[in-house]
Amino acid sequence: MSSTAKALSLLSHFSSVRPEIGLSQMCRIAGRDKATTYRHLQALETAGFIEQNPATKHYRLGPAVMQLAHIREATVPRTKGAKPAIRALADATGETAHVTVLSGHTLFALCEHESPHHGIRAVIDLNSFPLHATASGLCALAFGPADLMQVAAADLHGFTPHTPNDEQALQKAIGRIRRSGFGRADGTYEADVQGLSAPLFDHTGHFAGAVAVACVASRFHPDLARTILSELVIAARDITHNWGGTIPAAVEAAWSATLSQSNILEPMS
Amino acid sequence: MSSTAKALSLLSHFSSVRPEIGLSQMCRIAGRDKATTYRHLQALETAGFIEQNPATKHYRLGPAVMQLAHIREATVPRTKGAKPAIRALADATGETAHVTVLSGHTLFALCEHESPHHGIRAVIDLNSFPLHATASGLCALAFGPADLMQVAAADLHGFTPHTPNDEQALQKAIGRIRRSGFGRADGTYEADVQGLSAPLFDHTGHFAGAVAVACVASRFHPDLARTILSELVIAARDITHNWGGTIPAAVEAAWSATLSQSNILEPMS
DNA sequence: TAAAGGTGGTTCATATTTCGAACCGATGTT
DNA sequence: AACATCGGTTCGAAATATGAACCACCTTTA
Repeated sequence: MSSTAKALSLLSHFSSVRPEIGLSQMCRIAGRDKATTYRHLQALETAGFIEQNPATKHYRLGPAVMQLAHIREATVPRTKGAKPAIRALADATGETAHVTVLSGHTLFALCEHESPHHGIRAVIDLNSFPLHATASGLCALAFGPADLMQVAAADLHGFTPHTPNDEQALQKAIGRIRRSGFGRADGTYEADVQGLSAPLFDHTGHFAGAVAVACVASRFHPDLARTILSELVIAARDITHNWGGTIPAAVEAAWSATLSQSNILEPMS
Repeated sequence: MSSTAKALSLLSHFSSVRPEIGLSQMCRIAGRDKATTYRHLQALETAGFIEQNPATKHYRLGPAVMQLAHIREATVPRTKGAKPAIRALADATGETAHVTVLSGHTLFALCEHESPHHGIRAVIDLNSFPLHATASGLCALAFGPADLMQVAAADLHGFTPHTPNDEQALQKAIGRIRRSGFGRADGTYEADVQGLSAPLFDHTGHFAGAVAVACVASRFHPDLARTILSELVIAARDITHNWGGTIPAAVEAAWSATLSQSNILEPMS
């Protein structure tokens, strides 16, 4: 592991639920030596990626990331095209909606919208989505490049008792997703969360990401599932269109087949 | 210079006018060896900070910066509070407006808005603003922490024949800015651009950044200057308020004194 | 057609950089 | 006053970064 990679990995420990991290705390989180961590933080600070809260000496993300985000958005304008769709999706379903994008072999969170309908809701706080344990990740395996499977199989970390723990189970799940057109994660990442997802495609015609709804398990019933799936189709078409792509005919066919089922969850389990 | 710093500095070569950079091109720009540059780019890619355009193999900023930007904005919500104000500022003046934030000893661009009124307009494409040569930078020196002066004096790089090239000239300019309440850069960074700025303050009561207008020199006349300065005051009050701060009484007094002058540019030159 | 010059990517011995145990001084707690 | 924790620093050992030379491939030029 290069020292640059180690330094950059420190950034992934910041999140909206833990926006500021002190030196010692960061050492514990990252599991690394204090001197090393300190030097890495310094390098990140001089580059403007983090800054110190003058009052507490704790570190937080710096202004440089804002600039880079502007340039990224000007280069690959994806957030813009996805935001309205996931807002509508969250409103229509009453659950948290989010969009992920595939970059290389990693599925990153692009943007997220929490529905205000319920007090209890799923919170997306992931840096990269495990391919084998999330609805978006399974979607990527089902519709994305073939070599993702090797990457996923190399780390079948078990998050819950339901997480698929061998390649065979994973392949079976992926087969179901290819047939139904929708990804589903039935408590495989967090025990109390049901994930449903649909693939997104860009102008190259390839899989580019996924749109997903994370539903609190206690609210998950066939009626809500039907609503979520039909709204997912709308959102997926919308976002894919905004990204300059089109939904492959095979996926469209799978969607309408699934939605016409009387027991909508049957072809997905 | 740590290898992490070297790797991170590669990111600063991406901009909206040059969003994608190939390996060889990056070597030339950064002035570093190809193998080294390649490994740095790889480290950045695996961290999601850049990705390769599959068609051209050129590198561009990656999705990770979007996530970090979301978290940063959730942590220190400044862009949100500044955007409407600079839009209004750009509209009212017909020139390009931008906001900078101070982090440590560096002044970063936060956001920018180009007025569509004119075909020719200033384009802000800076990663960090030179303290001695820009209106925002001079504002930071005049109203920010005292130790900025040493940092600025250490590198009085001459961008144009007008750039202040010794500490004495710089001190004189800063004195004018403290008296007038406004920063001014008279072709000191780019020969054809006039910059006018006003300081911003946050909830700690300290200087936090600057709001500025970059005006194409050929359009710069006393009438426009007056418009820009009054609009700057409005924007600075607005943004400072949104950031939870207040304008110090001394600055407010300086502003009204300057705006009441018959020859408005006189106290600034 | 073949040589030249460009691209992105790789190798390996060299040596520069990073690493982490131990240490500081300050602050706060028991 | 003893103890714990904080952010930050030091120095020899050891791992890592480095860059000249090298591929394979592509386009342009002769």
